[in-house]
Amino acid sequence: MALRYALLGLLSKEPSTGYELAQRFKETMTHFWTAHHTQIYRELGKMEKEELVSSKIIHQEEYPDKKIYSIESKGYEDLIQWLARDTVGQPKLKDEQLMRVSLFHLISSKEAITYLNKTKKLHTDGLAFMERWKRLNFPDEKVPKQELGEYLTLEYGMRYMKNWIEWCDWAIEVLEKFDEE
Amino acid sequence: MALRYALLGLLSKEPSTGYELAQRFKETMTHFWTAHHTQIYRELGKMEKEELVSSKIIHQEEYPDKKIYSIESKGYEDLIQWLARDTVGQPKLKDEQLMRVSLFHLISSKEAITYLNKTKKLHTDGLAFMERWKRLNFPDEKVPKQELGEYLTLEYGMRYMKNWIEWCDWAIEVLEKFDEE
DNA sequence: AGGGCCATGTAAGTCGTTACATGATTGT
DNA sequence: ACAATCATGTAACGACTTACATGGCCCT
Repeated sequence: MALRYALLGLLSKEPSTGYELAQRFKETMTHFWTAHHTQIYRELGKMEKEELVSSKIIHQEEYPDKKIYSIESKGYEDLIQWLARDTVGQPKLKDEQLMRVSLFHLISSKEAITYLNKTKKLHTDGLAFMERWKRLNFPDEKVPKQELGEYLTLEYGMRYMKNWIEWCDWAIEVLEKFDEE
Repeated sequence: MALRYALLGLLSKEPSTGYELAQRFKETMTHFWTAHHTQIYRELGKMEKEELVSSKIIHQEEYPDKKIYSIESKGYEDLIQWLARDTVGQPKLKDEQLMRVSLFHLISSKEAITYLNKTKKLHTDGLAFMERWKRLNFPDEKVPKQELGEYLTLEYGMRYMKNWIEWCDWAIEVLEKFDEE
């Protein structure tokens, strides 16, 4: 159900097409969620049937037609209710890279270090992307209420990446020492 | 496919029943993965059909019968192959708590702070659990090769939790300042 | 008396991924 | 020439969750 509320949350700021939502998703939510465009279109269709959102088709000459979705009062109420219901459960992680790390007893330290360096690079890239985004969107650290959530989660994302990178350095050191013995 | 390799990884250390695997999973992998017992039983069944694992039924008088699974050579080969294939992709997060944080523009700062304190508690509990586990399993920081992956991922888990807690404190401060204006 | 541990699973439903399909325009 | 952007979707499959089912033992 989280995807549904992510979409309603985005639509609470402004009406968008499915395509635009997929983009906004990528820009503002990669720090804590991912979704394919196929999933987004499906969920929008379902929500329209349930009358949480409505759509209008816009004719375009040069480009394909587009379908702009808007949030309806019922959708807004659902969203607020979901936020209020405190079903805050234990944090659940899913990290395939760490899955591989947990199997390091099966490979050599050298291979393990190579692997860690690769994932470190990916997290460094991720951090760079977020820092660029922050410079563009919050240059003077001034945050309007509308963007409060984005500001807070973006900071989380950056800390998450830094934490990974630091852990990687630590793990590589451990492996190097391990090899000496 | 990751669950499959998690199970093969656990079985590479010692044969276990589905029930035991679910427990070992909870103890040693909560830091980066979760799985329900129903999922584990199903995956074991599939792997048995594909001859990656084999099982033996043990009769018990007082307790229900149990089915002990062991890894087969084909399963071991698959596991090593998966580890070697470097399909290391961009890190993908899914965090429902942050999903709610991203919607903070819809509620009051007071409600937001209450929410953050609740999730902070959960992460503090998580950290305490991991620290206890570390004291029990790695009391003198001595790590046999067999437990290398567990040691590295456990450290990651603890850093992850600390990072969350620190971010929470930061976010609460931001919200308090936000309210004053 | 009620909950937790032991131990295994089925069934139904939702969520997520991958492959396929269409087709014009703009940039390298 | 080729890839990317705009724009929308269907179909099939795989992963994950939730509810249900069984049944005895042990502890408080």
